[in-house]
Amino acid sequence: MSEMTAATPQLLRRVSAGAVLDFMRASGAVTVTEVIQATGLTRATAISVCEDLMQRGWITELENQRAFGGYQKGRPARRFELNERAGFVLGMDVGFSKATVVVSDLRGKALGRASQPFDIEDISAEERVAVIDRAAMMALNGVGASPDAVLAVSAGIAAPVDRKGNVLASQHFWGLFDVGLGSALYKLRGWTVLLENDANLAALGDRWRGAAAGVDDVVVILASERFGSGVIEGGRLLHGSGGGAGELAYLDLVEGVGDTFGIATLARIWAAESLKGTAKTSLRDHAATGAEAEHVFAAAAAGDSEALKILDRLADRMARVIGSVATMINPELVVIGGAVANSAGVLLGPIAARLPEFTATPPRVAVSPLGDSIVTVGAVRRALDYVETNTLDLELNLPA
Amino acid sequence: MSEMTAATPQLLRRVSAGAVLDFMRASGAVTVTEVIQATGLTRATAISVCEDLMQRGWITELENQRAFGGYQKGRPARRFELNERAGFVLGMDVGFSKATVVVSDLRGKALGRASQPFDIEDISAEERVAVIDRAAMMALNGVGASPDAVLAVSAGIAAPVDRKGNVLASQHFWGLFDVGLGSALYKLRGWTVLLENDANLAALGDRWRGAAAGVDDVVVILASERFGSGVIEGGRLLHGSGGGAGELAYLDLVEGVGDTFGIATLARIWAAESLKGTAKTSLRDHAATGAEAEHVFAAAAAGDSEALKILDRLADRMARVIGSVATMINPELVVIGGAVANSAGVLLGPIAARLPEFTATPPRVAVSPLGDSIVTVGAVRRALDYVETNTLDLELNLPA
DNA sequence: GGAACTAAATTTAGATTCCATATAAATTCT
DNA sequence: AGAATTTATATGGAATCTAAATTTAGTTCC
Repeated sequence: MSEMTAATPQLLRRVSAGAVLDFMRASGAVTVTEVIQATGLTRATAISVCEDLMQRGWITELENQRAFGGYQKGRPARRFELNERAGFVLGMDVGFSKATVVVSDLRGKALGRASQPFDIEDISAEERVAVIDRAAMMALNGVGASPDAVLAVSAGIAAPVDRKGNVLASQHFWGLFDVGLGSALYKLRGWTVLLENDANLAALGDRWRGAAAGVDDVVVILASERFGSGVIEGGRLLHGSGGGAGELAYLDLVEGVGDTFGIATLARIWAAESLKGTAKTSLRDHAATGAEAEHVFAAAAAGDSEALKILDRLADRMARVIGSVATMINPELVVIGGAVANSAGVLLGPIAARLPEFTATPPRVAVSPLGDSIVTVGAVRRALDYVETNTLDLELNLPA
Repeated sequence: MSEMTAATPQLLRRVSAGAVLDFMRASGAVTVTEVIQATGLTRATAISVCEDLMQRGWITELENQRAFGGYQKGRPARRFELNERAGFVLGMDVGFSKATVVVSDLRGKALGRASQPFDIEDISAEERVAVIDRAAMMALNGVGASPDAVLAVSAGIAAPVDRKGNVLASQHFWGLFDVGLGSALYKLRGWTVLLENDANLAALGDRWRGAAAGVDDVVVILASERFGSGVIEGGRLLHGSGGGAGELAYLDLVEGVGDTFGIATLARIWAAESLKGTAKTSLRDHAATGAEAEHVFAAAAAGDSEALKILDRLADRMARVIGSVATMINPELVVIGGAVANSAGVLLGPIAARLPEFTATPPRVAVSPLGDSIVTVGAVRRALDYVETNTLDLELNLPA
């Protein structure tokens, strides 16, 4: 508290309004009496705050008040609820080959999405931003939302991003986003853009609507092509001094691991190895194009012994990875996320069985149900977090 | 903000008083005008808050007001300062073989200390608590402080302790502290006892008064006998779900490491190994009793080639340890702490030189100047943190 | 030693925000 | 229609803050 704002009487109103908003976010449509019970404010204050928030556009009053909750005696209560259409947020997943944008309302309901590929291999920063903007505008148009109504944008990229949103540009490609995306979209559309590492957003996403819902200490490992992880400790995302927290490159030195290849990559490699041998295996059906992870999992499910061997190796590898992370971080839960998570469920049992070999504090292990939308879900969450913590400082552009 | 306290007018006074206290903690003796400038309050409010805090005993008014700051025109300003003797805090380091207690004033100045050994090997919990209590009373008596004036106690132990202060009793010995120490000292003396892992306290201690002063992302490795670490990320101590964060047992699986032995232990082992050979080395002077780490460092300083080889191995090992931690956590700084830190300075250069082999984000590396008092310093800091965050809820037992 | 000056403390008035209580309104039940 | 019930509004009072005028304490200068 080095820089102190004076404790003006208005501070009280802020605290009260914040409490009412929090309650409404958690509870849907509520009566004034419910607000009173939840916040400890008196009726006069509660109504005054509600009227205030309504005037500013953040909440709306329901009309058919009696109809709502079934039968009720006495004077009908006024009902208020969060105006989920007070504005929108955008969640972006910016990958190497494409950008995906999700439009969400203020309750976190995904209203629409759009993807745009990056055609050329090494296009300029401006063109890249233009592609992302195009995807965003497509998504907004798809739901009939105006760009003016966008209250916050969060974008996930596969590079370290520090707490302040600075990209650590070790590679040329991502360096472009450092100054580019945020300022460009601000200039062009007036949007507040929050950059974040994709694995970190995955962690936020899975903790919001995935396997880690409500868990305060969780590590989410994006495990498809290369391992990367997002770490939430005590409900807070870790960044480290340069945004590198959750990096798993030390696995190069871990016995029985030796690289940071993900499940899909390893399955592909090991399937190819297996096909070099003479063992009889249904994986040969895919010999021409190369067997993918999904084929390996399918073959294993059908009892193919070569595929089962690969799954065994994958479980061992994952147990070592999770074990080392769990030792250092001691999460309650480790979530395997990314596109491969759907099929990775069969690995959970074998992984859990081996974990005690590699850590004294074995966490629960789960796969994320969010699939490859895990990053956009997290990006939406991040943008909503921004809006929720800054609600009383934001001005809404309401349609007159 | 799920459980909401009503925004009463008293909240304002709390905020104002907290701001004034924060300012005084940071600034020594201050005039009302300075308070006004720092907090943005008006003179009337500032004076009212000061009078309030003085009445409660937290601050005192200086007498010789003009004398203080040299020549000054106009009506002399009233000067207030933190009452550093409003109470005391205790910082404890409870090890296997002894307990050390430090008494500190509210400015963090260490006034006295006392140690007591645990004589017998497996004494009961009651006896152990009694020994700790005896050390505490000795330390208090030594500075003429009453037990009633102790506002908070923090104790570091070599076991995982979660965020809430619960000990994870994997071993019988530490299990005793789980229910024992806190409740016993509360019953006996009325003290609020905060249990914490010793490496975590070391991290707090070094960030307060050591090499990491002011650094927000730092890992402190206690490196003497066995590696253990405390992790501070974004200025906050990490615990993990069961207090196990910072545990380094995964090193068992790391190439070139393979165990969690600390610098002192390894120096001892490797010196013994060296003596089994026929190489000429000054370490033979200590062959009878066994060469200790200090002997190895001394011999190396004198140019002994066997000792230098050991230092080389130590540097390699430390670089691997620090590299893996730095990759996962990405701190700005890694501090080597504990009794061995004094001699470990010569390792810093070699470690830093090797670090880029083992991590893409090499941190600065330093040794802590706090030596083996690093845990008690951290314990004092932890207790002060408690007092500072709870100041306005604490009642002082002032000598009438 | 007293007048003028200066900086700080004190007093007074007014604004904001809250709570508590009493009164009024809207609805259902009898 | 009137009683019962629930909610809304109005009124009074308390706490806290700001702002501005006034008083106080000490310094400087003549």
